[in-house]
Amino acid sequence: MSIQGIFPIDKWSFKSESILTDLPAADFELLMAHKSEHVLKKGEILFREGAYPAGIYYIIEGKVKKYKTDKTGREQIIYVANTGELLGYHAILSQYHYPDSAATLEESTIAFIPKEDFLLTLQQSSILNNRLLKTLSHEFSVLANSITLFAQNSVRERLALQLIVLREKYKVNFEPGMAVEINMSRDDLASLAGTARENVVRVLGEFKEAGIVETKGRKIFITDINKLIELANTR
Amino acid sequence: MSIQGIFPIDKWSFKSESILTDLPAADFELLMAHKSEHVLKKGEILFREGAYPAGIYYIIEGKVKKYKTDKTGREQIIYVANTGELLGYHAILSQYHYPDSAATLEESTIAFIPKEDFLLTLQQSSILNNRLLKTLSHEFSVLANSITLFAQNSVRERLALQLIVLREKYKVNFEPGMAVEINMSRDDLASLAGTARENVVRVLGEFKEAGIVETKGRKIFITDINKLIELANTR
DNA sequence: AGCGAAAAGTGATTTATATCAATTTTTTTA
DNA sequence: TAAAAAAATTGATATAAATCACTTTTCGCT
Repeated sequence: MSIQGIFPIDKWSFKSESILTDLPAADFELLMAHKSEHVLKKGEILFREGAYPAGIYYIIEGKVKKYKTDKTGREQIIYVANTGELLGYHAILSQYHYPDSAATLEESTIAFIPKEDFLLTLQQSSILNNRLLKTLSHEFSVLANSITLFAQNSVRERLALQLIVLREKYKVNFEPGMAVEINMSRDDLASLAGTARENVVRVLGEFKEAGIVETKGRKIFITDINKLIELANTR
Repeated sequence: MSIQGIFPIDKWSFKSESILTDLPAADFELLMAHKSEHVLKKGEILFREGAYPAGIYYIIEGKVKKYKTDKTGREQIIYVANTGELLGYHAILSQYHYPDSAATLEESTIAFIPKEDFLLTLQQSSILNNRLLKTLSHEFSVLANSITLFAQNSVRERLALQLIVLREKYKVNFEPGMAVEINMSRDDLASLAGTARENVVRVLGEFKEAGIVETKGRKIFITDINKLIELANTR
């Protein structure tokens, strides 16, 4: 069951369960045979749009933004990936370059898995194969929802929705009724909502006024998730 | 090579080659074993968002819009599929309902393939399997591009881009220098560009003024593709 | 702890686009 | 082929959001 039992959070998030959860031990070991682990500081880049892939990445712990940069340098965040998610497989599977860039949003522990091991495991493991088909198909629906969101909803609605989604990702040791702390720069929030930083600040101001969020420096505390769901207003 | 040798049309289109092109005969026959063919009139619905899938669809001939409808009834077209493309597999692979609706944009001949045959062929055919992984990964990059388009580009740029993409889809017996005829309602064009019908008419007016398009009733003739590419201005 | 840089926030203004209310043209069908 | 219906177009107006210029606050660092 999703937030308050009513909001369909999986419409907006790739991850229902990790692709690798409960993968048969043999498959898992094959995949991880030559992995390397790295601790990346906040803001470090895993891969860049347009580059050719050498492997895939597994988020052992942390958060990573997937984004595109336009000709003027403006960033558009496509998705925020969390602990347990796999990154960079689209480029390998499409036999093309990375469609987007990826950078850490906080200090993160990342495993790098060489392309060869990924492709070999994919050949061996029909479970991994099927999970990928399922995940990619689900991703389609998430991105289709995002397109509709950007094409048809106001900045206020978009920001409200992204805060709802982020809240799930920033939950730790959550108790019902507890405020969730979202620690993300206004710039990233703007890029996620497809607007300018100033507008994020202003809308966030409205939300404070309405008793929906509190802020302390850059940190945002979601105090009234239900009002936020009302505002997001996306079916 | 893409338009004028420079515009990366595959950034905006799922189809490079059909998933089914040159599929080994045995696999193809297994897949098509119980297919049924149907001629659908313009505007007929293949499937509806939220419904559970009974099979997949193959466009033998024609054009189909994939779209989502919001709570107010407003349509957002996600993608225009053309002859040779497969539809409806996301729902089956994600083991969930259809993420979008599909309706014909013109009279079309559609083959319906039962779910069981699709899944069986998928099990048997590693080629089909790999093609689907590749196609889905490519779709990811196309949708990510769309998100950026809607989040960061003006109505003029979005419409210019969609016209470029549509031009490829509406090409028949094309000779260099020839104007391509796009036959689509202003409402659908608006839904594709994420704006209101009136704005499409106005921007189209500008394009006519600039000698980029001509119109005759609802039909649009693209006469200067290069200017359109300049206007679309998307890297 | 205090300095400097980076990030957040504010206010004023401009601009793009949505919306409303008609009219005209095109297409359909009786 | 005329009438009716649907679609396209036009103009006026309202509104949301982008942009600019600037101030204040926060945070990382030596």
